[in-house]
Amino acid sequence: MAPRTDVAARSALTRRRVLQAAVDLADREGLPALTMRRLAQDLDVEAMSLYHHVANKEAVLDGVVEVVVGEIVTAVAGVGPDPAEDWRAALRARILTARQVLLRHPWAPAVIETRTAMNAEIVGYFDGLLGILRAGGFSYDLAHHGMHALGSRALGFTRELFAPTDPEAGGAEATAMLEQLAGVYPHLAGMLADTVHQDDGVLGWCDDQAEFEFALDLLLDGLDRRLRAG
Amino acid sequence: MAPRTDVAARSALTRRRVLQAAVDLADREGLPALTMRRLAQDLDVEAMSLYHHVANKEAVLDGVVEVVVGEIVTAVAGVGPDPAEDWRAALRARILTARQVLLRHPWAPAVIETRTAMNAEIVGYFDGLLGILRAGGFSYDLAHHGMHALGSRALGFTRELFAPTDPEAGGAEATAMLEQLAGVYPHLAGMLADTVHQDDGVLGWCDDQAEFEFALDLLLDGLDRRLRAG
DNA sequence: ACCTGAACACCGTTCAAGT
DNA sequence: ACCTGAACACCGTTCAAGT
Repeated sequence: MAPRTDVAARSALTRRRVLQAAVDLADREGLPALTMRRLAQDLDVEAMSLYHHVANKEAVLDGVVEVVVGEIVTAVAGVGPDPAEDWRAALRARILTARQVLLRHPWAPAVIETRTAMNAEIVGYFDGLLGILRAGGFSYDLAHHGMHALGSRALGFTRELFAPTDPEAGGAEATAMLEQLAGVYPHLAGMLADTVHQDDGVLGWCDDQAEFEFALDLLLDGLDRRLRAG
Repeated sequence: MAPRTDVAARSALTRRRVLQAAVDLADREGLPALTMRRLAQDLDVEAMSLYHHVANKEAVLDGVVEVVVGEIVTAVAGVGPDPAEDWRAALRARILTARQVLLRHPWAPAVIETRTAMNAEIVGYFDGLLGILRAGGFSYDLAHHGMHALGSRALGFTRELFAPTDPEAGGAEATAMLEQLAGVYPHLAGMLADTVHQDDGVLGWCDDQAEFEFALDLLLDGLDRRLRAG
């Protein structure tokens, strides 16, 4: 009898609960931990039970993207000024808000980039961005180019080619290493010598938020010029 | 005796041969086919033999990136004008050349983005780009921002959030679908109605090369303006 | 030094069986 | 209708054994 109560206590499995558990698991332990068996374990259920609510693992990955982008869509609702007044500020505010959501799900960009099928939430998000540009006076053609130019940055992320700077890591070692390699990488070594703030002993020169905003503003400036050029 | 000759005929396994076989395999059959067992099979060897030349699968992935970026570094050598004369054209030529190389290895961007360790070839490539900006008069600080802004585009790729347009696919169906969804995605539907060249019946509006160049030029324009602004 | 075969600890997924 | 256990066809990798 006791076990029966437990079973009743853990409310019925649904697609929604499976996907939310998947997002929580990835948040907590990273993407490699997101396996069907591990996910089932978190839900106090056998792995095979999941298949009654999702078709397969691909569907789980589609689903977690849906959940995360859904969070973004909720977060950006009502953010920023009226796009008819200032499309640039409206677009900028939305994108920076999206970025804040994705910072809570650092594994999500990697998953989003593996999705090939159209995702309703993503399409909806982009439809909203397109609406901002249209309200700002963009032709469909220029707006289309603009969306491509923003690319994944429109959702608030950039996949950096070098590992993010760890503020805890001793920058002194990295500095020493790169200075050793000044013969091989002269320009990088020079940049490092020029811009590292050695006073606090860390590589204080890669502020991800600042770099994201710099690149975003570069693109928004460019689009603004193209818009004015007619 | 005959088998002995065969063994001698297939030249000794080396790290280089393993990595080249891995690149060829991914080119031919895609990334999922690149498993240690399958790779060994292509080399007429047992899977475990590979571990005498590479530490593990991560090392294979590091290695294939090394090979592909090595191809890029070779391809861009001497391409474009003297950067001291025209940094913009020099940078543009290199990046478009890099893109041509990556088009031959469509699986490579996905692997590159999973690498966390610094890769000597990638660092070398970026050192070269940095040299172009320096020759063009950029401060280290602005050049650094510029590299971040270009991001993976500097290596010639952009990860598109929607599947690439298949020119063979019937655009009519997709059009019909999106027009059905005009109520849900009004701006996308409007864009589609406006820009699709329905005369040839395909979605002729996503020219990847043209979109890549549009975005690249937007960024180069922006950097040029920042440079002139001092 | 280099290669091998068997084995281990995982995967995603199928299927027939339970309730 | 929903959940389960055993099983299958894969993975990457360890290890002791071959040559």
